[in-house]
Amino acid sequence: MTPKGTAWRTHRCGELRAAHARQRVRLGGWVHRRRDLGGLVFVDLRDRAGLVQVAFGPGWSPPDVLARAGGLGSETVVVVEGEVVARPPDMRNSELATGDVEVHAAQLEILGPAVTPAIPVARAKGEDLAAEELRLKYRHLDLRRPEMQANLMLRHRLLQRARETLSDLEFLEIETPILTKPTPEGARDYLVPSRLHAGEFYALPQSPQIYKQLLMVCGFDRYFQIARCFRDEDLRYDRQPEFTQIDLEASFVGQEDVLGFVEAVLVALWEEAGHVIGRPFPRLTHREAMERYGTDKPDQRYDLAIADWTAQVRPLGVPFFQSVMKDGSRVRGLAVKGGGALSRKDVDQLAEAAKQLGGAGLAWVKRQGEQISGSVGKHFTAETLGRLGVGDGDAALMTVGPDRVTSPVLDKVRQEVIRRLAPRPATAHAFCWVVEFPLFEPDPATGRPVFAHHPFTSPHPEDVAKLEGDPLACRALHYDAVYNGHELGSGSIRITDPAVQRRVFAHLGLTPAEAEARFGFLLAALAAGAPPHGGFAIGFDRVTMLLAGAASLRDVIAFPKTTAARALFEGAPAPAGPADLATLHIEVKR
RNA sequence: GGGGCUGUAGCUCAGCUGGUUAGAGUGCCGGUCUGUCACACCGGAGGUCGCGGGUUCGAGCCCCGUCAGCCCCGCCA
Repeated sequence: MTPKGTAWRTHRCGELRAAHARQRVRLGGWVHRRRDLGGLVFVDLRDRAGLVQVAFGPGWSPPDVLARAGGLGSETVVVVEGEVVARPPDMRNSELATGDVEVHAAQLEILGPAVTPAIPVARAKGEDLAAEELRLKYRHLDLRRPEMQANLMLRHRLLQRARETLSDLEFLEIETPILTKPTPEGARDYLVPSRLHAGEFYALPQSPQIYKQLLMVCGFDRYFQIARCFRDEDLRYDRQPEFTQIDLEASFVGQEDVLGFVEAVLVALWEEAGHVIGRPFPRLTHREAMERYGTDKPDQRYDLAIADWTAQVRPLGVPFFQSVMKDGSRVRGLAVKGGGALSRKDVDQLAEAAKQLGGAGLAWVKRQGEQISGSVGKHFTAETLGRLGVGDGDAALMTVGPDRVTSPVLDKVRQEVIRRLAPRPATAHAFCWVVEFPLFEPDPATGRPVFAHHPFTSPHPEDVAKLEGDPLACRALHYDAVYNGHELGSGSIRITDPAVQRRVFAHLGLTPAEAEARFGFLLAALAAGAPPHGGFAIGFDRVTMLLAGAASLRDVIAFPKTTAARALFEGAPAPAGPADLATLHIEVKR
């Protein structure tokens, strides 16, 4: 018996190799597929390690075993005992890791008969997956599929690697409460009614933010947690109502220290998935990111960057630009190498996408030899285009307006151009840091400055003076990790001066009394001797999704919610009975 | 909260301009078969066309509403 052997089995199905030949083994697993040739029966037996072919034949299987093997239904759990046999060369199956051997079964026990599965586990080549609704409803079957098993096994390895990496860096894993206190700002909280205190509620944590800061004040120095977080907001393919963060915080650190810790973790995670990543990651400021890519999470696998062409274009007197050019408006665009390959239909669809984002539309010029065409082509010469970096066979895509409008438009156009032209990426793994985020952003409705991050983020020390007079120009010690256009996580250096923290709460519109009621415990802690500290949170589900090549978070979470935040398998949420509600002092309005 | 796509056999899908008895593959059931590996072959069962209403001589198909899943916008400090 190998170390993996148990009361029921000696090996896992998927681990058998030519070296096991002539060994007597017992295997437990699920009937993946059966091929009944009459006198011979083949069963592909599956467990988490993979598939192995079990052969039943008159030469080695008693008649009753052979007969029962012919009647095995899909997904039945069986234990077989028999000899591992090397297959003759012409009977090997190179598509199977175990394909050089098969097990000649002498015994067969049916341990878990199975009804016909509602959705297939064994899928024919080229057969589509069952509808996602059904995969979620019959999750016990969907998770048996080798692809899902591989995703969750990768997730396990990544978790262990994160723990190991942070432990080696002397981070302490400390758990924080799940039943916690509602927060006044940010995402909607999931609330849990209190039985003992009528009308009072716990909240599930949106993140362990305040607790980890308290742990720094307590002197734990370096903390991490694989933390479950909850936010009651609408969902996307990459957003679940409960999700997992690799949460960390450290004391006596500056921004450089935190970025170093996070790089160490990310490099280790990517290595675990088989990718070699260089350090340090390149940096760009939030301002640069918005200028060159129109987004705070640029996909830097591709060189294509946004340029400001206002000065070059102004003298040309192009009506499309002229009409919109006023204070604060700029002409910005993309010089697309090989953009001549974009069809008229492509360009029209790009322009349509631009309009849907509220842009003025998209002006375009194509250069093909001496031929210059496009919506504003007649205003451009080859020489002008050359100065914009638009060569033979290239195209220029431009828009005009205030940055607030043109940045998202050009971000979208850039992504679409990349998708359509599918240029070879400069690198497969483009990590970067986006630093110097603004502390405030204008409220889209009122224009008033509102906090761009949580209210514990420290202002940039050079900008503290602007806090009152020019808040929108005030930078924060806040940073994001970005990978191939995905935000992997964010962090900041925190406020440790209770006076500064009170001023920030005042900015949020909290009166001193309200600030005291909601965050008094934090203010008290900060006043009790707080070390400088900062931290980060990595979106672990998203990292796993990207490393697994999965299409959505749902494929790397064992039991996820639908986009309507329902759990189809177990049927949550569900109504509560009148007795439960009474105990919780709750009356439900319908 | 708003927009889009999808919903037909257990599963994946087709179903023309509204027209007779709604099809295919797979799975399932029965049968033949000793080297298959998506086994092959023969036969069979299997349908609330998501749900409700409407238009029409007639609705899987058109209209209205609704439910569910997915994607997007808002939202996610």
